[in-house]
Amino acid sequence: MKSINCGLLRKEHVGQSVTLAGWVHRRRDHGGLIFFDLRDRSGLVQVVFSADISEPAHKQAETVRPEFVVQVTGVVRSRPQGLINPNLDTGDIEVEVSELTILNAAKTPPFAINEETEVRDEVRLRYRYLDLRRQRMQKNLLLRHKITTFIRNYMDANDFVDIETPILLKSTPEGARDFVVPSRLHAGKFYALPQSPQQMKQLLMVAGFERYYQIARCFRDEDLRADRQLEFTQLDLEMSFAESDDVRALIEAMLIQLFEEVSDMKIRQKPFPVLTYQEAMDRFGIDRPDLRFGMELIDLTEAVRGSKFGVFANTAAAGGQIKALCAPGAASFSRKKIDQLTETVKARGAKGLVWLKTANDGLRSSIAKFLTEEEKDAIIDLTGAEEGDLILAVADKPAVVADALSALRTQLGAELRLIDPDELALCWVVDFPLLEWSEEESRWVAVHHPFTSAKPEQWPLLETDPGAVLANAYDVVCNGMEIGGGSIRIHDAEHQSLLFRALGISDEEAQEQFGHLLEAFSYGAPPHGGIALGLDRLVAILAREESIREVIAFPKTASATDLLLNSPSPISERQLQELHLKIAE
RNA sequence: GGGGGCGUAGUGUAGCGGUUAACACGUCGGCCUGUCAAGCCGAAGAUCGCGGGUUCGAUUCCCGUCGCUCCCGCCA
Repeated sequence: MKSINCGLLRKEHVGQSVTLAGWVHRRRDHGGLIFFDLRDRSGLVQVVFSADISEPAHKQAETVRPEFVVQVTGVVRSRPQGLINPNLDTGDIEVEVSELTILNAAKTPPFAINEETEVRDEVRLRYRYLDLRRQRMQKNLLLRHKITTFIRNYMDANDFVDIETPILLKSTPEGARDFVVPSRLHAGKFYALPQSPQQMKQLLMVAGFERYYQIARCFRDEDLRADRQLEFTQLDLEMSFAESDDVRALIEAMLIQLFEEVSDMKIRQKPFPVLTYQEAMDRFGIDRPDLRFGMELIDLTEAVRGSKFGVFANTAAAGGQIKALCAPGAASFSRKKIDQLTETVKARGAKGLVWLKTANDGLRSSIAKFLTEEEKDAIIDLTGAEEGDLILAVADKPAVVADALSALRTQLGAELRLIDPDELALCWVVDFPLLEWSEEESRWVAVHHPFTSAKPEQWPLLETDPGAVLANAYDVVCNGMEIGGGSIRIHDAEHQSLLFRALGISDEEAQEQFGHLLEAFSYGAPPHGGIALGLDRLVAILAREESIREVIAFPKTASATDLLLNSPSPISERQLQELHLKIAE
């Protein structure tokens, strides 16, 4: 239906007769002369109608409106002198239309397709197919395509095999809430959608594929966020005979090459810095630090241990911490602004926020009268505060201090414009604890997942001090967002059983839930490990989008509905019956 | 489950205890042969999300509810 795409027309086509098809992006009707900007995926081109060229075409063009789908035939010609549009790739030429076919009329769309105006998310999602016509979403989804294509090529070049794993899987008690699918053929039984292909890919290692990857859809029935959807996509891969360094090197090289190929953003540091979990927590209070700016956390506990300020002294004595960060140039913050910051830390469980301002006449502070000169000097020395800076300190249990100050750091980083929006600051975080204590379940639970191996020398600790065992796991972090995580897995039944026991899973339960895996391990499972990268988050970062919804064609709302399809929706009584289901009141 | 923000013509916003509810873009009609965010003239278009309350009077204040959104919990 078309001989060439709109956006590809250039001077070299002048004199040729072409047939174009697309959407009317914009119409400028001058009476005797009518212009369309004709749009297809490749871009825009101006087409001209006048009675001098074709009276019927010109007459019909009067009836055309934006978003009509049309086909035009005409001759490409150079634009007259002075009428060249430098803002358009096709601005040197235009098409004189001799024939116009309206392939389909269009209602006036609920929002402008031809300009990048803000539109309520509600309306955008209700008419997602129109939203997707707009430049922003076209650009984002094409970027996503480029990224997945790059990844597939890279994986293929590195000898990885793309293998599909089931969507109808089995529910497991560990981890996130499963999406569950009732079985018609087996009354009262259910499949579960994969939270990740974790077990299947490990079985593929036992099966001898050595290098597997998949761009895999995963499902978790948890509440949504800007960076979390019910279903999401990850680059999932697994390697046999690989150590953690092998996986990390492969992924690091891939990410660097990918970023250089598809993005003009700059990588801040290569190779990526590697932080231990403990180091990340100490310096940033969080295991996914945003390394685009400094403002690290400073431990003041020893400096103020003997302070006359009761909160400091008591917190230190009780084994807590006093930590601070130094906000450059923020001494000018008003009382009201500091109150706002105080709200930030209180929302994270801190009881208050101590502030100290460095000025030319010395230190001003909410607690100035309690501090000795020695203590003041120590605080300034430790924080490296310079004139005009604002020091903010929190005293509490280490977990609260970390949480409060990391939130504060993130907020201040943005507000003080310490972040270069063109920068990609990546790092690896390693040496995570294998287990953490769950108060709710009063048992140890896996920090990563229950197939993660401890570091080899750490196994003996599992029985004596489970919380101290370090996992052979690694996360890759970009701009404060976790974009991937992986580990070296357990590959023998003994260690796997050991870990299940540590997790409070009885041998019987382990057999029932994971017997297939334990059995597989007894048939010659190679040492293996892998990683999963969150594709949606990765694309969002490179598209400079705040929410992964902007890089997903048909996302769900924050309340887990689809406004276009109107899902979820009830099913018929007949369907319920077939599935052996009854709706409880 | 909890907390915050938002909801006013098709879209984006303004407004505010008493308005003819304003502006821009869009839409519709007219004029127009060089525009490209075309221009000029004219017009239509809003039960101010929904329900209740306070009030002489509510789009405005209060309560509830629904929707969108951000965050906490949750997310191995």
